[in-house]
Amino acid sequence: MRIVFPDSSSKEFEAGTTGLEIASDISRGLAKQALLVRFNGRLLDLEEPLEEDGNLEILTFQEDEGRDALRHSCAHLMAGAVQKLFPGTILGIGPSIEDGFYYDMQIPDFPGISAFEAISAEMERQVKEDIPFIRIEMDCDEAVELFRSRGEDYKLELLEEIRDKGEVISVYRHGDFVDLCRGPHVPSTGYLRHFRLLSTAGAYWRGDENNPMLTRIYGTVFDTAKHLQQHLDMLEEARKRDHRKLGPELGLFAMGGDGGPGLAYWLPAGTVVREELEDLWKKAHVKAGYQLVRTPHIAPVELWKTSGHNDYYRENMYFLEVDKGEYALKPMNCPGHIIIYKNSRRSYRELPIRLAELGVVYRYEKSGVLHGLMRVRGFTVDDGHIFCSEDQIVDEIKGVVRFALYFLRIFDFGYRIELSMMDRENTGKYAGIPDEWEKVEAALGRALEDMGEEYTPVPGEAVFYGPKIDIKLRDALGRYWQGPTIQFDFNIPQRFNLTYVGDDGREHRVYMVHRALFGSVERFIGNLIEHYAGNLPGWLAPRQAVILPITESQLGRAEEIGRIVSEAGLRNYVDGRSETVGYRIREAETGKVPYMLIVGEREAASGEVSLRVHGEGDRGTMPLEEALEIVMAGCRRPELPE
RNA sequence: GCCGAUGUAGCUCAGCUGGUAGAGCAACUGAUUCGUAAUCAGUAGGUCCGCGGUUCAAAUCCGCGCAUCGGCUCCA
Repeated sequence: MRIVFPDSSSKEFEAGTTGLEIASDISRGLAKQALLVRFNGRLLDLEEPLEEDGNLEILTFQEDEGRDALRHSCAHLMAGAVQKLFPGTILGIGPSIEDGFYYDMQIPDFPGISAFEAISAEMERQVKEDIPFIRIEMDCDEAVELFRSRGEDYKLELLEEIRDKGEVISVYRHGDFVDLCRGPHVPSTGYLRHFRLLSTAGAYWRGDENNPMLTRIYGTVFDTAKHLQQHLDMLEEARKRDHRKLGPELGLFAMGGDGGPGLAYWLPAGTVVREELEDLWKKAHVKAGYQLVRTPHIAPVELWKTSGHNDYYRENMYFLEVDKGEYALKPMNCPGHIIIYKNSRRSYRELPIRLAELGVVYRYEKSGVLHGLMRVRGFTVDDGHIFCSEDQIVDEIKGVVRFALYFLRIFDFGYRIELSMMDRENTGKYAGIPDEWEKVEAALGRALEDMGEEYTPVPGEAVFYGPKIDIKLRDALGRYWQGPTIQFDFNIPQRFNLTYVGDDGREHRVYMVHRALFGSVERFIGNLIEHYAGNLPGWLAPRQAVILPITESQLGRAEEIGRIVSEAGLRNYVDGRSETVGYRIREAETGKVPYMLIVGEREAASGEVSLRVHGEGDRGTMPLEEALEIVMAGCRRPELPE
């Protein structure tokens, strides 16, 4: 048979040769790295005999498929170890995931993470034994028989669903362990040397709250000890950057305790950060043609009935009684902005109308989902609503995308754009008419294409009221976060009968776009803290410079410098405590103050300072003006857009 | 809300099988006047998350709450 390789070279092999043998034929190194193959588009085990001509790709840990196979195999290894140590364990599912794998199991008397040591030891033993993973194909009835005899009720449930598809059933066995599995797998447990069990959690069978909860064990596995270590280091780095630790440590905000769960209290230093950020936001919005507005925190429940929130968002809302009438705390800003839109009769000449507000909203979130600043019960949406006519849509969308990217660039975030569209199979659940959707989805796509931005269309991901563009931001550790979102709304303009008078003198339905660039100011600051590991850019730093007299004799000069620095518009303080210079420098470093101006006897006499930059170290002695230039440049506020 | 873990001084943590709470850092006071990431000494600081129970005796054992963390679910 003739085998064609990805570089389109080809070679003749005897029929029945396996992928592994072919890899060995190419090079020893490749044979060692090979985990599985793609043959004529199908993923196969390395030891599967190839019987016909075809295109062959040998996959290693470098490829997604290789990582998946390794991780999925390790999930089997782990589940096998658990079943051995905890007889009576029933298997759920155990897929590979980004960065690792998990397995959901019903484990009798599972003691929690204290069992990790024993499970790992058993896994290691099986790695040493180098037990082969064996693929066995059978028909559905045989498989049912097999799993029934093993008491694997969940597998039986899965089999009933596969049955209809009429596919060949495959199971994989290693030692005593058997699992229903499409494969492919790596050849043997010996490939799984570099694993680590990470955490355990509860997970509902098939993700359904009404089903029993299984024990999920997370782990990861890599091809080399080095890669495993790098990953563990990355997790450690993420842990160190955790905004829930850094935020309170740097005096930015306080949460929990008497303040109530899911509510952030901004300390003076954190408030400086917010004010700077919000100040830039406001100025940039005014420049981008938005009008700033303000709306109250509570509104009569009738408003929420009109908007529909009272029906479909009720379980997330807080209600209160006012003069025997019912009010609700606002979970969103849009109805408020609509009241402003409707305050006067709108003409096509006014459009587009762009309203923006840093609006504080309150949403009831289940206690288990709260997470630092990322998921809270009260937060500030940097909300904006654009009211426009149909022919303005593309330009408006472009404007918002450009505006969103302006903010991401300021903070050196990477990004990825997703376009969420309706599910064409199920148009009934959406507001508006399918034709309008098509039109707007096309307009959103066109706007992105015109701008030269790549995006991933995600059919079926749209919310019921309209298609949307989501920009995920990528931080310094390569993690993705919810970023700017631009959502079309076919529903609300209709509910509130939002119109404008066209040049034909008739009323037209206005198009409406919701957009948020930070999403939530709180969450965005949480992202910034983790992205910068707490070392915020100079313009956001709560304390931009500290002036350190070496001894008490320079205290007067230090205070004089402090005044000069303040006049230059920089936030600074003098640390003249009777501690050693080393101590005070250390404190400024750990407090992440970007600049230190040190003045000793020599500098005081010559009008100089010694400049030290956070994270960089001593920059030497220089005239005060020169140092001030450097500090001012490092603390300069970003340019406004355009 | 659900599963699991955790909760001791402002922070990080010790406290063995029940016998009545400790360290380092921080804070405060004093001394020290110092040249680029921790000067020395002293003082003070605790409802051992809360409530209830078992016990002669509970930080420790049991129950119920609460909060936090890891997930699940949810996410207009």
